[in-house]
Amino acid sequence: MGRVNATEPSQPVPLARLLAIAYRSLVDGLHGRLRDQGWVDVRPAFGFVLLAARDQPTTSTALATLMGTTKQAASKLVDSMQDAGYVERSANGPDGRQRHVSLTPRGVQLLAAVEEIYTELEREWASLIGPNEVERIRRGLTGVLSDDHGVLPPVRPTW
Amino acid sequence: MGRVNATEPSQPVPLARLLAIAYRSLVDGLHGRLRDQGWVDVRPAFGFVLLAARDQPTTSTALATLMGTTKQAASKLVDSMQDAGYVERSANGPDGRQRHVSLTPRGVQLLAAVEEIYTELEREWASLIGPNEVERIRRGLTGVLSDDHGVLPPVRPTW
DNA sequence: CGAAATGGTCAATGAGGTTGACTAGTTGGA
DNA sequence: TCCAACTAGTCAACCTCATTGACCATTTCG
Repeated sequence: MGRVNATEPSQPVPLARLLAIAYRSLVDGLHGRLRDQGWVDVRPAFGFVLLAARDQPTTSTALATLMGTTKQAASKLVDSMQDAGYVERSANGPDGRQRHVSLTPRGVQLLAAVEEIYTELEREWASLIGPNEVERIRRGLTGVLSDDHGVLPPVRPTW
Repeated sequence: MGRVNATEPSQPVPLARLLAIAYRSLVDGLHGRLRDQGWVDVRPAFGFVLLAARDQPTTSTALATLMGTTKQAASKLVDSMQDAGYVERSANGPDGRQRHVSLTPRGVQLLAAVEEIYTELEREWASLIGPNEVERIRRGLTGVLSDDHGVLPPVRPTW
């Protein structure tokens, strides 16, 4: 995937490499700062659940679909987050088979912390390359990733 | 991490989300096309080893450092690639403790296929949002990720 | 009404990582 | 020159987090 040293202009750095480093940089930054704030048991996968349950309860099956894993894996993830106090399984939904997964107050706090830290990290990027460049990257990636209706696909974990 | 639906302009889509989707899109595209070409036992981690051993032999310890894993994990990865026929462990290097890891002809072929597919995928992106936008993304990300000497950090796997 | 499908969980299993220990070789200070 | 400390690499055991196939309860739909 191309040269390590970006000053060697013979071949551009492949996007896959840049995207991997960039994503990893943001996620490492996120988790470093979460730890600094005292959030010590947060797995990367928790972010997906927090977002999915942000506005209304979600379910194991919905999480499995969102994350591209098995229902069992999603259920175990919810178990871990319930044990850590970020979500709770509540009464059944309209479908008697469903078990709703909702954020606890602590889960809402974690979600807020995650979103705030990402905003900080983006500001730092903007201070390095300029806010116009950051917005350009955002628009460019959104343009290439959205479907014909302008909807982004669900993000599947990459760990 | 922001709204799924990009048409809701109240809040920009977070870069972490876009980067995750973008990276995943490229890696899935890569592995899909590798499978189409008959490469059926390629793990994402193989790409790191292929690149590391591209121009000269590498070692388990170098791979561990590059990938941010333990020496044992790197050694196991090399074992897997050796079993699959992509690398071979050769005679000791200048340090008698070192075991060199070199690409086999099949490994060289795989590396060539990987680089060609990434080039194709980038061309497709360029046809969606324009080559200038692709280069802008490349420059922007390189700018934000390089250190003061213009050198990118090693990419640590994100799976 | 009931077969088929679905939501969710159970237990077992597997992939791929880490840990601590170990051997063989290298380094560098006394 | 010697040898303690360090390093390269591997071993075996273990852990995390996923998948698989089975199962139960509920819903769907012909």
